[in-house]
Amino acid sequence: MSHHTIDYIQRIRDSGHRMTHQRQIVLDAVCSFNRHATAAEILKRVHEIAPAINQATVYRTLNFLTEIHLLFSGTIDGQTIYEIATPTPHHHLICRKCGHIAALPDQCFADLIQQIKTEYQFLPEIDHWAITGLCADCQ
Amino acid sequence: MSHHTIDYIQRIRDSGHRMTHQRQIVLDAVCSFNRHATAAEILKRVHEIAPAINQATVYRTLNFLTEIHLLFSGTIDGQTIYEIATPTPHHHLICRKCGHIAALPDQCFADLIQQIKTEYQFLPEIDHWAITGLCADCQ
DNA sequence: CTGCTTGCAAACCATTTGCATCACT
DNA sequence: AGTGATGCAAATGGTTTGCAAGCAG
Repeated sequence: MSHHTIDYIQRIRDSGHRMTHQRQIVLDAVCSFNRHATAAEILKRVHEIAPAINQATVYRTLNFLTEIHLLFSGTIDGQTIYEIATPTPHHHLICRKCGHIAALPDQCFADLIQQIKTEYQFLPEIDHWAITGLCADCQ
Repeated sequence: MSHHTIDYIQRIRDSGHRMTHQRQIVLDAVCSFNRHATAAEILKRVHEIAPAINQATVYRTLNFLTEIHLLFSGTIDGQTIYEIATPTPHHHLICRKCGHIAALPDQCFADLIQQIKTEYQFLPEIDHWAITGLCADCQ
């Protein structure tokens, strides 16, 4: 498990909400992927761990955890994905053949962002991008 | 209308399919936006033009036109969007406040793509990106 | 105790599908 | 005339919601 339980409990309480078994298990499930995961994947993982948790609760919890910024939520190929929020944004290179995922540091976008700012007077908000393509092994 | 009807009829016939009123109207509707549009937006526009066209037909037609590459289809914020396919890819800057959309030439990504290729041995396929943020007027 | 959370089941809503009919080539 | 396309209505599937019961603080 890649998160420190106590921090998250505090974050939830500080936001004026309660810590519950269900929220703990959903958090554990999200972290267990060590990558972003779709709602369906998380739902499946949760049910493997605790079949009694209702699916409505999982959806509600994912929305809730995203609202208080414990999770980051984005969109890839029409699917909503979730992952543990990190202090600095990072992005992903996803191989469309083998599914391999690599991280891409935020800094790679610095020049592009600068160009968009100066040439287009547009302030881009690039929080989490997934770039699909072919990894080294699959080209 | 930004497309030349005759070309599209030929493209549809060449692909071994038939040209119909419905397909013409869906194409017109997609073009009428002069930008990408969601299935829901296109459906609404089609029904303004020709209320008799069934929604199943619109969905089927959008999928069909995408399959024969007359339309480009992508994903923005969990919604499938469509637009007329263009020979060279282009991208969009979308203001999250006023909704204004500006085009971003493919060439802006050249350096980023090069860096990803050389540093990560990853071959990105950047077909159509929507970058959200704030336009000059809304900052 | 208080009211936030959950489980349950039903509702929702965009999209898809089966089938009979229609109409393009 | 033949078969691909359409209209219709029902099915589908992921997600959301209303409500009563449960439990954290």
